[in-house]
Amino acid sequence: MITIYDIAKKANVSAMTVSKVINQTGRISTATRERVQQVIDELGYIPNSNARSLVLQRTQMLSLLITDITNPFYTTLARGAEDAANARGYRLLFGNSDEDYNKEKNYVETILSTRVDGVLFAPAGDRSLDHLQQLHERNIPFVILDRTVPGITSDVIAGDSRQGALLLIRYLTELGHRRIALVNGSSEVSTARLREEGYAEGLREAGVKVDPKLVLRTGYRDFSDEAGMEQLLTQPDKPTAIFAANNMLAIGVIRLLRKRGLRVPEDISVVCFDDLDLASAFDPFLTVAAQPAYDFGAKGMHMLIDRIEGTAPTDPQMVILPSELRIRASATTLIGQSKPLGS
Amino acid sequence: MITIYDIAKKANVSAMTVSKVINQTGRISTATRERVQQVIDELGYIPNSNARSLVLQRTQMLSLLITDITNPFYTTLARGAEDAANARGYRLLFGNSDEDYNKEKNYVETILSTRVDGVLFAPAGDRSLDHLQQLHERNIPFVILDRTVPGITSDVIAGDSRQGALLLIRYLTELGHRRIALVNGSSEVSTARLREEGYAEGLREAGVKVDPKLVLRTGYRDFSDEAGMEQLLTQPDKPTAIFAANNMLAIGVIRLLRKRGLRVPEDISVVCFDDLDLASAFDPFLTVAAQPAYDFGAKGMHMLIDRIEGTAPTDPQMVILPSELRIRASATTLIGQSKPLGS
DNA sequence: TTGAAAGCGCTAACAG
DNA sequence: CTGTTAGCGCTTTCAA
Repeated sequence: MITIYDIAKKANVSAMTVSKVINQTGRISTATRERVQQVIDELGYIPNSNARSLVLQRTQMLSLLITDITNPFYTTLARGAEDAANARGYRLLFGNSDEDYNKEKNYVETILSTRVDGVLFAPAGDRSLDHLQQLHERNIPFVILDRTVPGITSDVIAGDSRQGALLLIRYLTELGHRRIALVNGSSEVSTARLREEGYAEGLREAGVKVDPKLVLRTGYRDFSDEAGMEQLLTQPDKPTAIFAANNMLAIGVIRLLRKRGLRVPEDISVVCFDDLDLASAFDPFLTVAAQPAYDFGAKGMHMLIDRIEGTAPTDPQMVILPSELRIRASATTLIGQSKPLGS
Repeated sequence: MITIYDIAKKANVSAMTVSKVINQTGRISTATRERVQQVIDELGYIPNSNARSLVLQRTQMLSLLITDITNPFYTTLARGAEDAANARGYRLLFGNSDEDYNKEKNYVETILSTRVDGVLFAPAGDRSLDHLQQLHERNIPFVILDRTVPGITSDVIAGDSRQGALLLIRYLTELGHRRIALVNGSSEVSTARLREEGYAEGLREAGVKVDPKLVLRTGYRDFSDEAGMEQLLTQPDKPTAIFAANNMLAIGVIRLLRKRGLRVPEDISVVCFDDLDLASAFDPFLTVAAQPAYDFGAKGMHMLIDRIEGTAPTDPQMVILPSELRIRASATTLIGQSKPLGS
């Protein structure tokens, strides 16, 4: 391994001088600077960031923790975060918790033990509280992303889940739907609660009572609850539309509908939260409430770096980004549904 | 910051003893072990991995570098890699080069300066050679993923691009297509070259000569070359089918076709390499040569860890995974194409 | 403008 | 079974 001493020796200076050249601190004569720089280039020397961070207590490295690396919402967000980090001179490393508190815990340990400068943190759910408190206790700056966690006060950037859900339900009720099922994430996740609130409010506006039998609560990932869907679809007064609380749920829902021989939207309408970037790109099928995923990442990252660099306001900031209704083909009027389910 | 000395003092032992408890090395009486462990738990002590890696020259941390975090092939691969890493007791951090040599260079620097134990490396292209050589010089074990790089010998796990392309072209020629366009990635990328070989071979088998005017070479990401598509589609003897060399290109192609008012497959057939996991899940539309993305990650990670732990064969290993033709709706017979483009 | 000494938090080697 | 010493690669302080 090439160390700063190798460079120093070869350039006939002390290690300290080399350090000054690398970090552009202190005064150095142009002559020595150039000589040292040349040796550095020649040997391809790269400082050991472990040694450096040990003394500096800084790494110039940031972490982004997301909850589902296969979800396009998070990957687009990751791009935004990375672009912003690079623009401000930080390196970014990603972690993926897969909506799993245990994996999340491991990442928090990694973060804590590597002393990154800050974390953009999409919590798995309310039980992420412990993890966030740990970060707080160790003075690792963080910005919470996408989901809030009761009990913790910090910078937050999130979407307006309530409003997005409301837009979708309003749209469905305007199409004439009254029996609208909700396939939701876990109640332990703030966005799931808020989307359910928006759902309830949308129904209320239309004078429809929430029917608990039309609400299925599961996880935001890997939906394949056939029994649950069976129950939803085989009750006396069947739903004519389904609101899936995120894109991954929508995929599961549609898959299970297909499996039962039901067509979307001819037999039943489906809408969801979050867009499916790639799928929607060439096949604008799903009607969705889309969130500005890239901005989540970019703005969240700027908030984080502002916080780290001390340029943020003292008080915790909360930024809420709106969703946008994108009307496509997966939901239609009751009349458009050739064969109402209830018949 | 809580250090090993804080623990030592509180438990009335030396730092060395704490270290032994943490790392389960050396002999320690059960009594002291328990006492120390209790203090560790109580204070929530987490060792500083920078300090540790400085002396150990190991981090128990691995890197995965992918070239497009929004491409489902890579995100599914990432899951496989992560699962395998965790199963073997390593932590994994992700990097994303966005098919950009410059970003890739930054990640290599990060890798080099943080001294991770190894890297699963999907190169941006042939010019990644420098970066890989740097890793090699510094003795950072790596496995090359998905794409080979001329000039470097190492463990490799890749798909059979040639065979996959051949399957697709055979399928198209069996449907009766003769004028098949290729929208390919950059010639600087091994998979693009191999897919073009498979394309050429498929045409040869069918007695069709490759027409350079039907080949468009671009990048694997963000395809939106309207002028190129225009040229492809407006020549005298128009193509009746397009082979997109990866999923992202297929999306761009279909988008541009739509923009020109062309329907797929009614007006023109489209097939591509790599599946679109989410999109295909509920809308099995694109006919593709799918690669076992999860296995790429999982097997590649095992190769890497075997190499790190010295349990791999001395000689570099090369694993080639086959692709699988998934016939869906985006390509059809010429007769099925209601209005041949040439008419 | 340059360098010597000390120490960041940890562990290997050895001594007790 | 436990502790002392030294040093991993780097930078801060302060003296030259």
